[in-house]
Amino acid sequence: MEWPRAILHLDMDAFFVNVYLLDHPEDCGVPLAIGGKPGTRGVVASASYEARQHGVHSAMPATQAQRRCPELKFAKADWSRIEACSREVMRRLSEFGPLEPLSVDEAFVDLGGEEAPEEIVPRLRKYISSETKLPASVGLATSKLVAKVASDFDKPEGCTIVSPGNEAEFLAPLPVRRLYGIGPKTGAALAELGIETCSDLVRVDIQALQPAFGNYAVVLQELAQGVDTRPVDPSPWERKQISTEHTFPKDVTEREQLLTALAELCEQVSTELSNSSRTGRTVTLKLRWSDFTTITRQRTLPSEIAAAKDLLRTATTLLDRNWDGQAVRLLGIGVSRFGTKSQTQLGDF
DNA sequence: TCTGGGGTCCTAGGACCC
DNA sequence: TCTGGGGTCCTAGGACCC
Repeated sequence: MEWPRAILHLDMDAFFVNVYLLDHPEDCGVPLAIGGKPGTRGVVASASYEARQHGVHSAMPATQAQRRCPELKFAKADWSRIEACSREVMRRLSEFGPLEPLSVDEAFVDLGGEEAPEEIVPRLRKYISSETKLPASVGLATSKLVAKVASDFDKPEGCTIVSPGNEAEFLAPLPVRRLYGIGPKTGAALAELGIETCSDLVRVDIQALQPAFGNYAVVLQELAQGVDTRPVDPSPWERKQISTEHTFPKDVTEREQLLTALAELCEQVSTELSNSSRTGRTVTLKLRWSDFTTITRQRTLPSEIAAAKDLLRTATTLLDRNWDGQAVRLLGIGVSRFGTKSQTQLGDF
C-alpha cells in the first residue's frame, strides 16, 4: 500500500485510572473515578470503564457521578506518577519516528519513513502497552485529523487503520462532534441546521453554512472530509503562560480570605516561574462569580517579574479595581509575556 | 444537578505612533 | 480645519482541547 503520509496517533486508555491501578491493583474491576471528590465542587478527570457503564464520564461533577453510581470509588490524581508514566510512554513512542506530544496521554508520530506502516502499528501498540503496563489505542491515517479520530474509534486497546483514499468514507457516518475542533457550541449550531454527521456536513450547500459560520464554513467542510495538511511538528513545546486557579468549597465574600488565597496562588506561580527560570511581564487575574460568569483582568508591566511579592502587588491592584464585594467562586492568577533569554528554556529538559 | 484546572488560539477594539 | 492608512502593543472574551 502507498502511503503519501503516514501519521500515527496514540491515545492512552483511561490514563489516570490505569496509572492509579498500577499502584492499587486491588481496585481493578471496581468503578473508579480519578479527580475531585463529591461535596468539594470537583469533577471527574478520568473514569474507569466499569464507571462508564453507569454513565460516569470525565468532566462530570463528582456529586452527580456519585448519584449515578453510588458504589463509585473516588481517588485523587497522583501528578508526579502520571507525569513519570507519560514521559515513559513518550520515550518509547519516539523510538518509532518524529514525535509530537499533544497532551500528557496523547501524541502523534510521523511514520512516513516506514516501508509498511500498517504492519508496524499493531506491534507498536502492543509494545507501548507491554513496556508501560498501560493500555493504549492507536490510529493510523494520512493526516493528524483522521488519525486522531481513528485512535478513538475502537477504544479501549483499539487499532484502527484508515488507508489512503478512504478518509472521507471513514468519517462519513460519525457525528461531527468527534472531529477535533468541533466543540459544544459549533456542534449545537450545526445541529440547528440539521447537521449531525460528517456526511451531513459534507453534503450541505455551503451557502446554508455561511450565515452562521462565515469563512469558517469552508474549514468545517474540509474537516468533515478529513482534509488536513498539518505536519507532525517535533519541535519542543514552549509554554506561553503559567497560571494557577482555585475554586473555593464555598463562595467567598471576605476580602481578607481572598487576599490570603491570592497570596498562596502567587507563591505557587512564582515557584513554577523560578523552577523554569522564567520571568514575565503580564499578570492576569481571573474571577468567577457565583453565577459562573468569569472575567479576566490583566496588566502588563514595564519590566519582567517573578517574585511572589511582585505578583501579589499587581494582583491585589487588579482585585481592588474589579471586585465590589460580590461572592467569588473562583480566583486565579497567571503570568505571560515571558522574557526571551535563550537560557530560559533549558529548564524544561 | 452543578459545572476543576491547565493550557492554546482566535477575534475585535482601542491606544498610540509614524 | 479636517482627516489617510499601516503597524504594534495591549486588553477582554470566547471556543476548544485534555
